Amino acid sequence: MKPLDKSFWICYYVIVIGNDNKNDFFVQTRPIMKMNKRATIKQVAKAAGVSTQTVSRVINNRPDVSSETRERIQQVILEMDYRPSALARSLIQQRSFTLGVVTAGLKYFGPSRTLNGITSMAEELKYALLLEDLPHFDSEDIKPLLQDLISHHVDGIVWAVPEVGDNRRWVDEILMDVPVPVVFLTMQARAGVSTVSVDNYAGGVLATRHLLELGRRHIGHISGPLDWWEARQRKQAWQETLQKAGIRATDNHWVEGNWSSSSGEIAFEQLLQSNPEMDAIFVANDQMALSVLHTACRRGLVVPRDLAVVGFDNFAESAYFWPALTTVNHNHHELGCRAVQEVVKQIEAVHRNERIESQTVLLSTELVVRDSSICK
Amino acid sequence: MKPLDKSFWICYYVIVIGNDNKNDFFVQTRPIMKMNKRATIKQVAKAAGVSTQTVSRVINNRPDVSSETRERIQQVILEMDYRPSALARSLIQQRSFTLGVVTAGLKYFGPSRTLNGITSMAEELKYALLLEDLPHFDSEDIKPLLQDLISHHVDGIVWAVPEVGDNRRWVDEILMDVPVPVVFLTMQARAGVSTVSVDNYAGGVLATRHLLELGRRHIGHISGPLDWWEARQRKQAWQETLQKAGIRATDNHWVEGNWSSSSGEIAFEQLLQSNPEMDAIFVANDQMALSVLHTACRRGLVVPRDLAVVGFDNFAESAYFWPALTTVNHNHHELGCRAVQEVVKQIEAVHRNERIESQTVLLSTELVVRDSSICK
DNA sequence: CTGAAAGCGCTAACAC
DNA sequence: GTGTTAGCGCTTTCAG
Repeated sequence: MKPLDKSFWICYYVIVIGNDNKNDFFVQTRPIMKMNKRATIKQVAKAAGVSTQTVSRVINNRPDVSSETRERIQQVILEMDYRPSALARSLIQQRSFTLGVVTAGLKYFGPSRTLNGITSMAEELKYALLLEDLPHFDSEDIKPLLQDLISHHVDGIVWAVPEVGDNRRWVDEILMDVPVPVVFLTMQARAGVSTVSVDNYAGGVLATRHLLELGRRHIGHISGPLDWWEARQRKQAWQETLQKAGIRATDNHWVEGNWSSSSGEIAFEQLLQSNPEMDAIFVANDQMALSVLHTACRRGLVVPRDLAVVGFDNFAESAYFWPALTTVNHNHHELGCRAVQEVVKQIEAVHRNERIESQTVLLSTELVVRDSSICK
Repeated sequence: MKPLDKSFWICYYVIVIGNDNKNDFFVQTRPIMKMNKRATIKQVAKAAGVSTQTVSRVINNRPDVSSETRERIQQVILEMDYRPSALARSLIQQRSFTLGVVTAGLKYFGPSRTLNGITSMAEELKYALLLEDLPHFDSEDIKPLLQDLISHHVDGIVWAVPEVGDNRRWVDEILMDVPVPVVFLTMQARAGVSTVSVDNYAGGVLATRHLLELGRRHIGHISGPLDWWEARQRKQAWQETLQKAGIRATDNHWVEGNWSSSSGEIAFEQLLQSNPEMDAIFVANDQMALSVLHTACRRGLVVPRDLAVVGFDNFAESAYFWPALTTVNHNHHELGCRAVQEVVKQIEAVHRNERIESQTVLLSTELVVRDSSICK
């Protein structure tokens, strides 16, 4: 038997379909063929009867090819379904048009929306994305990860991991060894580092002021875990806004949660004990606010009459909580977009041998007033 | 002035910090230096006084190097912070250890959890991930996208876009031209195609049977958009389960939503009109179920006494709806993991010149009973 | 055990 | 306009 043409491989497919709750299944095989090889520039050149250089010129839209040759080559390219190898190009051009993206907690609402912003802007700017998702926010040794990205020749890095604990400790030591621009999301501004963050402090002020303006004077707070920079910002805004209004915010008036609905429930119960006069509460995210609404309802408290509730994040379902949740809106998508824009700007600058300037961007927030704070 | 050493570039960083709601900002500049170049195998070889091949042997843990030479080279590698170029390796080895991942609707709950599963399994199996996110579920021309992935030499592709409309129309025409294994998520089984999906039909049966067992006889349904395969499966399960129980499910008994909470509200209002006897409802996802709870509450209906509600997806907040939502749980994370395992299995097989077999995997679901269906 | 030569797919720099 | 040469960073083959 003649050996198979190496450019094809034959596959036999087996289908196994389980029926629900039974062990029945049926099997079906069918051979199908797959082309095994991408076309190379050499093959195209040979087929068109020119040198690889000329093909390269056509691919890159260089002017110095006769229109006759160009057309012939383009024809061949179409026929052979040829696409130049991005890898080989990256090697020779010392530019990959690829961004490394490092995320954490992709399963949560915020990070994935941010990633969505990153993908859309990267697509727009024609950059490919190499994705790494950290298993924990407070990651151990990030050096191997950085080296991995660099070994893939990424042109820049978007560090889309929020600042938690001292998970930025490596920045000062290692960042200067990273040979490409890096932009950080959601972290405290630092000299010499580009960051893009939401203005959590301003958002916290909006929320707290809103409750003050409604005449509430016993305003509690459920914070996020305080090793999160964002949680500290929101809490600080609550505290300082109350102080400016001449109201003391003591330790009886707030409890630390961990962002989850279940932690919100526990925190709220605690707060009801320590601060029975409480007539309003600013909760550091909508998930926890949801369980506050839930628990209040169960306890016979009427929101907002007995307790006004304001959340943070404005996640898609908040408008359908019962009652609909007043919350602070901010734009995760925009966050990702801006980060990509910034890192690409720096890449371009480096490429033109210009010096680059780091920028700290703070995105604004807005209050979305719904039924959980205003009595109808 | 002496020209700068080409292996360094100097950057001046400018920090701009906006104060909330004021136009104040301050600027700070500081020059910092970044190393410009990754070390190459050549430089390592030179520094260690050996040839590049010997370094290569050390990198790849080949046995045939004297332990003396090996140690010296490893020392140099550490000092120079050298990592081999994944690009160059991919080129020569004709293997990139990179998977192309195509998603859609990353901003939604399900797809991002699935991506999380993909990242964690890819990490475990030491594959890098090239991410593309489609702006729409029902995508126009996917050929350029596939070509783009192939031009990046991905070893396999995970198509994590749910089957919507005829967005699988290209499969029969184009798939055999794709020179690497492809695994599809969330789609109807087809001959010759590997798929991994959740058993939506079985889940729908669980939900409907549960309501029947509670003695409900007027069970409505709010479906997802019926151009979605998943939505059709869930609806069909509802319909057929009722029929098997001797109950007719006519067009008065269901309305089509679009997965969003707002569509769920509208659909529910409609259903209340067309089917006033309704004493239970199976809603095709938790978001829409949320607005059903919300609307029922507003209308003075008591859940579950007047209306038992079952959702689908078990998203993290469902336990904190009011009342807590009974729903069908399935594992988005697992979905991503299985897809990566499957595609890597096929890649390995191709690499060993074995024939590969396609498999249809259906992940099971389970009912999570909470307060929205069972009267206490 | 180690090194020299060739080449993965492509493009920059130069020739003609 | 077009082809030739060299080389991006690495590994494979083969010679010593």
